[in-house]
Amino acid sequence: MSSSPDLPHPERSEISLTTVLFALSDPERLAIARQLVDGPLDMAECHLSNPDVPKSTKSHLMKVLRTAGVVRNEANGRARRLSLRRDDLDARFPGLLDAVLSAEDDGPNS
Amino acid sequence: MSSSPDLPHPERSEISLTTVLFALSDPERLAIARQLVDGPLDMAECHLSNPDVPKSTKSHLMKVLRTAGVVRNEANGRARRLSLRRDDLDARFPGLLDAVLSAEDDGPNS
DNA sequence: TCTATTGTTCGAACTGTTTCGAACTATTTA
DNA sequence: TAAATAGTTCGAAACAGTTCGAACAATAGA
Repeated sequence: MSSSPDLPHPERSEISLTTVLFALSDPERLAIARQLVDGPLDMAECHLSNPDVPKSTKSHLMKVLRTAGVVRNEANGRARRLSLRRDDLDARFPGLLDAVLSAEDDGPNS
Repeated sequence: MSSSPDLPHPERSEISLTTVLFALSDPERLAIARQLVDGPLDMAECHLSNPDVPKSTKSHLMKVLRTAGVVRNEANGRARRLSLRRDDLDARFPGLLDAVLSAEDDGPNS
C-alpha cells in the first residue's frame, strides 16, 4: 500500500527543444526512443547495443530521456513501463519526432 | 594568390543524425542556425545572445555546426560567409530542419 | 516473512565539451 | 610593404556528461 516510486516528469509546457535534441543526440538514447515507437515497453524489453552495460548505466540513459520529456517512466509491478511522449512532443514541436525517428540511418555513426 | 583557407566539411552522405542533433542542442548554436534561415550571412552579421564573447568562442560554436554538416563556412574576402546546408539536410533527414527551426520557442530554456 | 527480481540513486573516476587568451593566417586598404 | 581587419587554431583551465559498483527501495512469489 505504500507509495509507488513516481519519478519526476516535465509537463508538456516545460519541455525544452534543446534539451530534447540533446537527449536524442546520443545513438544509444536515440535507439531506445525508436524501440518505443510501436508502443510502450518494459525496461527489460528495451535493448541496448551492448547487452553487458550495467543496469545503473541503462537507468541513467532512461533518466536523460525522461527528464527531457521524451519518455514517460511509470511503475508497472516491479518493472518499469516506458513510453514515448508522442502527444506532448507532437504538440510542442510538430514534425520533430517523425523526422528524427523516420530518418533512415545515422550515417557513419550508426 | 595563395590558397584561401578552406575548412573541412562533411559530405552529404557523411552527415550523422546524432551529430546534427547535438550541434543544434545548444541554444546559442540553434540561434545561429535560425539566423541563417533567410540566407547566408557573414560571420560578423551572426549575433550571439551575449555580444561580449571572444571571437575564439564564436569560432568554436561555428566549428561545431560546420563539422556536423549544419552550416557551410566559406571564405569571402577577409570575412567568412556562413550558410545553412538546407539541401543536404533536407535530403538526408527530411522534415528535420523545418521542425527544428519552426519550433515556436525553446520552453524554459530560451 | 523471506528471498529474488527490477530498477533507482549516490559518489567517484573518467571522458568530453566549452571557454578563453595568445599566436597565427589570410585579405584588404593605405 | 606595412598596418588593420576577420577569423581560425592551439593549449590550458573549467565545466558538464558518462560510466560503474555499491547501497537502497519496492514488488512478487514461495
